[in-house]
Amino acid sequence: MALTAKGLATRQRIIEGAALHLRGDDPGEVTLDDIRAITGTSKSQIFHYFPGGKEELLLAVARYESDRVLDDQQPHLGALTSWAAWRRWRDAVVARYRAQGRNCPLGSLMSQVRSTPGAAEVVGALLANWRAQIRRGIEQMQAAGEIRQGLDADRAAAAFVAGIQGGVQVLRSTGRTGHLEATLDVLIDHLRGV
Amino acid sequence: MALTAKGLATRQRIIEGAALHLRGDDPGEVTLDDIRAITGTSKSQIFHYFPGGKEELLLAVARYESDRVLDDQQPHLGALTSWAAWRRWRDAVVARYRAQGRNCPLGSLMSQVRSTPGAAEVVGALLANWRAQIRRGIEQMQAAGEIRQGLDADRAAAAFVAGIQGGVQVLRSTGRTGHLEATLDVLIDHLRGV
DNA sequence: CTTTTTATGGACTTGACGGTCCATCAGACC
DNA sequence: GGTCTGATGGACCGTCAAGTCCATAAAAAG
Repeated sequence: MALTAKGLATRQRIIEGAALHLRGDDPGEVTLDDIRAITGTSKSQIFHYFPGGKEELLLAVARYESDRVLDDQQPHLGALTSWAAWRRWRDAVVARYRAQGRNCPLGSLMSQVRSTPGAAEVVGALLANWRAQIRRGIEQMQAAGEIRQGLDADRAAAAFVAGIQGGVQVLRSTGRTGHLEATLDVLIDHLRGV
Repeated sequence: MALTAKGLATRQRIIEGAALHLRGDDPGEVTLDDIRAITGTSKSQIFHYFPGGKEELLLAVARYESDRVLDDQQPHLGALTSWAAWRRWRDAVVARYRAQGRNCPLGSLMSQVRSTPGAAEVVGALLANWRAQIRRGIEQMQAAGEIRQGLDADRAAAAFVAGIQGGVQVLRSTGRTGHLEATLDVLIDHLRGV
């Protein structure tokens, strides 16, 4: 399948339109007709650009959203080199998810695509990358003498990732950011040895 | 609607059968026909006992599963009065979710029932209860002088709940318990002031 | 300019699933 | 034992959404 420039643009429009819809209030189950309506395309276009049908399309959207997750935490996440930077990152994460509210585009996506091979790969890559960046931040602080050497950076990074995931999940269920904030604060306190 | 003993038994059989199915490999979307087949009942029985249809039934199953969550952590969760007890609890949580593997009955349920009023109430009650029990454990350790007074017990309890949630979610996605264990260990270390 | 490939529109098919309806059976109550 | 209410079976219906198909327009290739 050779795509022309026009075709590529349409394909991208479909992905971004679907992503937009996923962010709206209560996307619930996404249907191809929803996407068709939003993006002003026809059924045949969807299947033209995503021969694998709905699953392939949703996976493409998941990859797109997955990139957004870490992008939205930059530049803070990439430069956790002082306590002030950690604080800014913490605030950025809370703000991002507070803005997202009860809707987690990636979460909705994953629940509709769960148990396909591609889904595990997308989320696995995201989690690994996330963890690696946090770990790097911890190691930098250790190198600077701000965090004691004995602390297991990789394990602590895993705890951050899990804590944020859980905090967001609680947020999705209850609408409150308290758990997310508590986790981040407790874990940062732990790093500081408080 | 007056239920006879027989009727009550059937109603319960439906709930437990549905719960059983949710634990199987890849339940995906649950359909009423699945439940009908598993429980050896007919459509009319389902609607007889759950006039609200699928939503009411799934909510009943969610309540049932919700009770299991904390039950499975007892008696450890209810008596976090020594570091050994914390360790046993930690192991029980990991074992429980490792056994559950990639399937989280309650998680599947919530994704099919999300955004109904009852769903928020079920999960909210579970989280609050969980948090309260952990908080109580921390306070008891503080009273015993094992944890410093300055630590915010409620906030730390919230971090535990979020961390476990997130760890389980990572487990569901990747099949690995590493994040869950890391979170629990880091948070317990934090309590110990290590 | 014509031919071949790609892009698009939209009707149609197929299957699944929630929910309804009515008929029949069984046990409680008088 | 007759009647009434609850328990059960299963056919049936309506809807909705994924996916197919063919026709046509537009653009690239020669």
